[in-house]
Amino acid sequence: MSGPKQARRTLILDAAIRLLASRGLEGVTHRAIDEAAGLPQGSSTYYFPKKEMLLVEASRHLAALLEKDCDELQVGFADIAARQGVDAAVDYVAGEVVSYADTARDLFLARMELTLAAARRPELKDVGDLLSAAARRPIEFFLRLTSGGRTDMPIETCAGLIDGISLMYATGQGPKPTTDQIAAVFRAVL
Amino acid sequence: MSGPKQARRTLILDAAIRLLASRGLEGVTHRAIDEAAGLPQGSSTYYFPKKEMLLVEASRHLAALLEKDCDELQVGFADIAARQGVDAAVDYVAGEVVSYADTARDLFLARMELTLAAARRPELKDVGDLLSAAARRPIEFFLRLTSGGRTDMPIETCAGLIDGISLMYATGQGPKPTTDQIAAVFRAVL
DNA sequence: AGAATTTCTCTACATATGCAGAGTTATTCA
DNA sequence: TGAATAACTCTGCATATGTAGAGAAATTCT
Repeated sequence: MSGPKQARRTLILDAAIRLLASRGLEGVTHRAIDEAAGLPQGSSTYYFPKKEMLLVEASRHLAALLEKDCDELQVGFADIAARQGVDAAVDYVAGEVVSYADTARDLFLARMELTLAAARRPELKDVGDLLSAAARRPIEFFLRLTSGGRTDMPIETCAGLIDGISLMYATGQGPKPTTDQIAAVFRAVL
Repeated sequence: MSGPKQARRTLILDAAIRLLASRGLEGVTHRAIDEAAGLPQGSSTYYFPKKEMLLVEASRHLAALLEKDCDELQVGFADIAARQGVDAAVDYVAGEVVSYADTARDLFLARMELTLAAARRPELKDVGDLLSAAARRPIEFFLRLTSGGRTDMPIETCAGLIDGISLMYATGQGPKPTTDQIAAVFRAVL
């Protein structure tokens, strides 16, 4: 499932995600993607003849990228929890959440765009759920290890808290949250 | 500042906000607004010859609507705080936050659309700030009365928390939060 | 090598959009 | 009442977009 063909496909989907972040859903057009990907006009149309496909596949691609990042976070978390205890690991995750809004701003904004779009377009519902699940997974892992599932705050609500803070910062509507503040929120919901 | 002219203008801006919620920024076109407002084609173009104007004015209109709702919330909060104490008032606000996602779903989703758009379009930056400020105002009031400003959680972060939970629910990515859960978040950040 | 097939690239076209401006109706004012 | 002005409404046009399909280039196969 790789090779030059797959590489090209990936170039296109990466460009789509970048465009989602930089110009929003309305900025995602076949032509704009071709240009952003540095490919001849018609390339994205060839790989994804219908725009709906393009958005669905871009969502899946984004979910895969998120899962990769999330897996790394989980590993780091488990590692620190084992060595330095859960408290230190909570601080670690809080720090990661803070820096994630900077290092993966495009991924985050693209996900927000797609989440909003999925709320009103039935054909995107499934991939919207997929994206949410991907973003939720490390939090689930995190909560299980820290509270043993004893919290009565649903996992989705915890994910919402984090997304909300990230959105506030990513859209420039508030200051960068500190590690302490995020950690305080975590400890509050546990 | 009212009369039939103003009424028509308001019809148009209301329709724009409805479209923002139901079809996103890409669904907001002069023609779609005319139809949604039940006015002849060309009406929205007449009142807002440039699309940028349309979005700016729709944002201002939305901010005004939000401020109206927020004022009512503040009054209710202050009232309950005076009669039944701060704790009861916190519960009241939590309940209002929960129900707001249902009763004012369009206003909320429209604000999310505009906030995301404002993050990438400089000409919308100012109205984006306006919207954030409108959403923040009751929280500021709320925090001042409950914690006396003693919390070190910035007001913007608190607003982010609430928006995140609302977004999760409004986009169907999670269950409706309960009053208790919201109240727990409030008490946690105080 | 040469044919066959796949992989792409380019052009074309129907539709939708922002916007301008002409034409029309309603309102104001003398 | 009748002209002047304001408030619309409608048509048209340049541009952008999704998508189809022709054609070119690369690859595979014999």
